[in-house]
Amino acid sequence: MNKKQLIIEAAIKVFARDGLEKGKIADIAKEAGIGKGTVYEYFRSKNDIFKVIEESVFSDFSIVFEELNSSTLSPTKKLSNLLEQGIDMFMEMGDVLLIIMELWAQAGRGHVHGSDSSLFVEYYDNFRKGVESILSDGILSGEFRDMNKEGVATLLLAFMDGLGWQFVILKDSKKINKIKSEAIESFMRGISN
Amino acid sequence: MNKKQLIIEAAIKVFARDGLEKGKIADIAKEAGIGKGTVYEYFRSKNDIFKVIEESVFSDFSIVFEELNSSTLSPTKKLSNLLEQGIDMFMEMGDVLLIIMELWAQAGRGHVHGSDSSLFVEYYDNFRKGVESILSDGILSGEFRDMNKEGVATLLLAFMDGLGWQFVILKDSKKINKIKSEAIESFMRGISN
DNA sequence: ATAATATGACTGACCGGTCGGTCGGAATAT
DNA sequence: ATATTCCGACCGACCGGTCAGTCATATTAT
Repeated sequence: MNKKQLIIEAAIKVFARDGLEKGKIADIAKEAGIGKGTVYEYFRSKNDIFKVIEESVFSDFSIVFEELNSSTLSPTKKLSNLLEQGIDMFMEMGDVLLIIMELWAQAGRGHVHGSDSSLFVEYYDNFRKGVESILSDGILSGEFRDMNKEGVATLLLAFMDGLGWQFVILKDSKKINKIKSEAIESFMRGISN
Repeated sequence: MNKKQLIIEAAIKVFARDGLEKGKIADIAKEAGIGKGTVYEYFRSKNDIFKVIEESVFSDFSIVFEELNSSTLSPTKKLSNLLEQGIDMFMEMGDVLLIIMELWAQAGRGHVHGSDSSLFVEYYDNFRKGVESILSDGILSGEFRDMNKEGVATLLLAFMDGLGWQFVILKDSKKINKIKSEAIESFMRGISN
């Protein structure tokens, strides 16, 4: 079995439970059933582990997004599916959201694991551009009203993130599912023609 | 001059810059121009400082919210003002958002500064209820479509938070202002009748 | 004079990262 | 076949730096 992956999974568990700073390498090792030194055979440092977790989360998102974006669905369908699947992904992530939240705060602080540019900024720009192009298509086809595309794209991202954060506190999946459908309904109404 | 307040302001500056864990008491003291020991004359512990910051943020929000909610404006006006003012507050908070984000993650983790119930849960429930009652009024008056009130109320909170988090990364107030008006427009359309 | 307040040197717990050493198994020699 | 050498994954004791919180002393206020 791939030990690097094993360590990452243990790390996610530990960081989600204890936080990025309080989560100890020793505990990650214990969780993975290996010695502490072994962790350092696979990762240079604690920050390195953060980075790998961050990348894996975003790559999951990107895959779903690219797949959807390159489909032949109508703009309306594309966007509502994006919301639906995005929210589902957040819900499935569970405690990983807590890690993302902390990483995000780090990104906002501008000194992310040593380097100064953040994956967050990069990926979000990318998502935003993708959403904007769907909006353009929808405006052309007459499905969507005319609008400030960048604003609405940001709004869509904000919606998804915000719901994710609400879930962090609510932790009630029945309630959340009702909220989800209402959210999608409201958003689509807000931009439809 | 109130030294407690002085310390809180210094603490906010330091925590926003360095994060809750990495932010040092010694730096807070230096920032406030006092000795480290003096901090402990006014606060029992680092966690105690967190708690006070959290309370002060929420109480600011509550004041704005209560004032607006008890006004005689129409439901439509109430909600759009709430969005407008809420977003403005987020923007003014600047780096304080980073602190809130970390506190939120702590809250989600469920062991917030020792105690197990979180101010976040409490306050959000409160806001949600307030928004739900505005929505009820608006549905009765025919301004809003019929809807799952709890869902839309959650959505509104998610929306505001989500925009706040986007700002954390965007940091471009001109762009943000355009986004803000488009966001409010879209949201209000989404629930209007 | 003495109470109240301020201070920063000090302490001890904590933890990320290191490094010398172990050990099972693979490769090679006999 | 089996003895010998080699390899590198694995380990955890240890080190060095850090920092929250304490406390004996100093300063200021009454």
